[in-house]
Parts: sequence; C-alpha cells; structure tokens
Amino acid sequence: MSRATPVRDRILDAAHDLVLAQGFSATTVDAVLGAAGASKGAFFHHFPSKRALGHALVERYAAGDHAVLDEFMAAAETQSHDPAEQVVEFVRGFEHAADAMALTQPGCLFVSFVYEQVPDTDGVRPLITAAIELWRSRIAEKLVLAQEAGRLADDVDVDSLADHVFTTFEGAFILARATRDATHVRAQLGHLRRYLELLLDVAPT
Amino acid sequence: MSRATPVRDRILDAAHDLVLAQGFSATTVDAVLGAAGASKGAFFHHFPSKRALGHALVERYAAGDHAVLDEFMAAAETQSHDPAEQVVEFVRGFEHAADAMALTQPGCLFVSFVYEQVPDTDGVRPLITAAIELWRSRIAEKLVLAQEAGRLADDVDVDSLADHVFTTFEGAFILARATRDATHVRAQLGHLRRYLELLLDVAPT
DNA sequence: TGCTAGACCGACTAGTCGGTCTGTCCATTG
DNA sequence: CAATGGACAGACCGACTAGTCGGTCTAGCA
Repeated sequence: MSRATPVRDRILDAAHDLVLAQGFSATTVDAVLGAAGASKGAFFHHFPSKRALGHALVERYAAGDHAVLDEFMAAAETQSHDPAEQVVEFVRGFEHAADAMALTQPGCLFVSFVYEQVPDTDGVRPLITAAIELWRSRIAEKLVLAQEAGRLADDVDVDSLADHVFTTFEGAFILARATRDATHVRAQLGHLRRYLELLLDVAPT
Repeated sequence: MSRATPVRDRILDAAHDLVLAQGFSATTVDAVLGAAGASKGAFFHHFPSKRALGHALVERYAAGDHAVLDEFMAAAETQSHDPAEQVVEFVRGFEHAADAMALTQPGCLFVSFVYEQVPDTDGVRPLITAAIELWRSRIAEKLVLAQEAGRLADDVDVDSLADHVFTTFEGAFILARATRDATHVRAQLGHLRRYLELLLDVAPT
C-alpha cells in the first residue's frame, strides 16, 4: 500500500480486501489500519465510525459496479445494433474478463453485507438494491426491444431474465470461492450466455 | 424454542437462525444462548469452542442438504424414466418448494461461511466442497446419460452444467435476500429449468 | 441410603474491539 | 512572524466476548 496514495483511499482499499476475505464483522478496525499503514487517529478522522466505513466501502464499490456495467454495455453496443445480440455480447464481455478476474479473489462485496445484516450496516441495503435494479433495468431495456422485435417469446418475463444475469454472477462467485477455483466463473457465465442465445435466437460464434 | 427438545439441538437451531441472519462472526455465543434459552455452562459442555459450533452447524446443514437432494431426486425419478426429464423435474420440484421456503428467511448457511473465511472456521470448507461435489455428481450422472442418448449436445460440459444448478440456487438466494423478496427464487429457478428444457429438448408442461 | 457421573448453571476473567482524546506536525493566511 | 485549522499519531477507555471454573441438580446403581 503505497504511501503516496491518500490515507482515506488506502484505508478503503485495505478494508475492501479484508471485508471480501473475512466479512465485515470479522474485520477489525485495527486490522484495516495495519494493512493500510494508517493510525487510529487517521481512521476516525476520515470515518465517524466503523459502519460509516462499511457504507463508504459499498458506495465506492457500487460506483465501480455502475461504471463496469456502462463500460461493458457500451462495448456490446459497438458490436451490434441488434439488442438481442447486444445482450449476448454483454455477457460474453464478462466471460473474457473473468480470466483476468481469476487472478484476484473472486467475489462481490455486496454479498458480504447481504449475508451479514447486522443492524449496524443496515444503511447499505438501499445501495445494493439500487445496484441490482440498475442492472435489471439496463438489461431489461434491451430485452424489451428484442421481445417487441419478436426475438424473444412473449411468455418470458424480461425483468426476471434480466435479474438472471445478476443471479448467475453471484452464484458463480460463490461456487468459485467455495471450491477455490476461479475458472468456474467463466464456465457459469458461458451457460448464461448459451441460455440467452437459445432464448433470443442468437447464433453462437 | 421448546424446553422439551434437548439443549444441544436448541442451541444449534438458534445458532442456525442467527448465523443465517447476521453471519458467524457477528453472532455471539451469548446471543445464541439467549435465543436458545440455555446457559454458558450448557454451551461449553456441548461444544468445546465457538468454532466447534460452526462446524457442527455446517455438518448438520450439509446432512439436511444431502437428504433434500436425495428426496427431490427420488421424486423426480418417479416422474419419468428419461434422465433428461428427470433433471428438469428435479428443478421443478424446487420451484414448487420455493413458495413454502418463501415464508422463512431464504439463504444458504454455506454462504455465511464461504464469504467469511476467518481461520477459525476453516474446518468447514471441506464440508461445503463435499456438498457441492455431491450435487454436481448426482446431476452430472443424469446429464451423462442424456448426452449418451443424444439428448444433450456433445459440446456441453456436463459438470459445469450440473454446477449451474448450485450456481442458480445461490444466486437466487442472494437476489431474494438483497431485495427482501423471496419470490425471486422461484422465478430464477424457472429460468434454470427453461435452460435445461432447451438444452435437453424436454417439452415444457 | 450413599455414591457417582454427567448435564447444566452462572459469576468471573483475560483479552479484544470500537471509539475517544490529547497532542503534534505542517501548510496556509494575515 | 504568529495564529489557525486540517491531517494525522497513538495512548487510553469502557463495553463486550470467548472461554473458565467451582458448584448444583438429577438419575442410576449398589
């Protein structure tokens, strides 16, 4: 953790790693401080409390998540003008990225908080649901266009299908973490893509 | 928590609920004792340490998980002799069960430990990977038969497809917990089933 | 009846954790 | 130059937490 980067960021970075590895409750302020090379004084200068750190952590993570969503969707949009193909391409983008992700500990910070609903950190739930709804709406938007174009059967619920992307991501992360085999992520996303290809009648490339 | 049931079970039941709700680290022994109506002495009489409780908890949960797997697979096998249809029926069984499950807090105890790899509770990982491998092998077994019968394309990897069931379950639980809407579980399992129907060429009923 | 073993009780302890507080350093400003 | 205030340092505190330990109660048995 370089001394050049501002303390607040160093604390956030260290906390991110520790929370992802051990969960929020198990992560002590002192441990974060040790990993970040910061002092107690610095911590409570930047954060009023430990739960404020949790909130800031999720806030920052959600912002990055949002950026990734935009980036991969934009990339997919350059590949095709067909919304059905764009959705498939969107998932494919993450398949490629999954390999690079395999180097780091796979996992989603959201889950650390979702499965640890201690009243302390209850303020983070709205951030998480907002992130979920963002993914849902961005993907559903494409699916609605595909459905209107007759590319997707009318009996398919676009919202839950859009949510299925989030579902597969999170499930794949758990599988990868539990087995300590990050390659699972790519394989599971591959099934998600295949499902979308079948539903949207997009030819596999 | 009835006084009639043995203390050890009452402790385990209470701990299960609390760990699922707040995570293992955030769950104090005293809190478990309060919920179980047991004393400190009783706790450490039955469990040498808190982490032993975690181990016992996951062990019991894994046993129940195994039983559910067997039960639903057996039920699917009575519905059809075709392995492809059995797999679809297997998932459908959980779709129906999801509604009943909606009453309780949805979630998988495994995840509480997977996302909280504090060295204390490291002994539980083998139990979790064993459970994952059990699901994988039981489902893959059916998929291999289907593939041999030409019902599943040869380029589909049966192991990762079998894992996709676990993946969807866990992802769906996260979605349901984050949004506090348990109905998501059924909808997400519905997509899993539809994917399997498309891959295995099983007609939806 | 007296003895034993095991289930259970709860006050107590040693150590940990989040948070506070006093103070230092240093860049900016008048 | 003195004064000010933000960024940080780290000793310290009280509450809490896992774990201990001496003791009680009951069932079974001789």
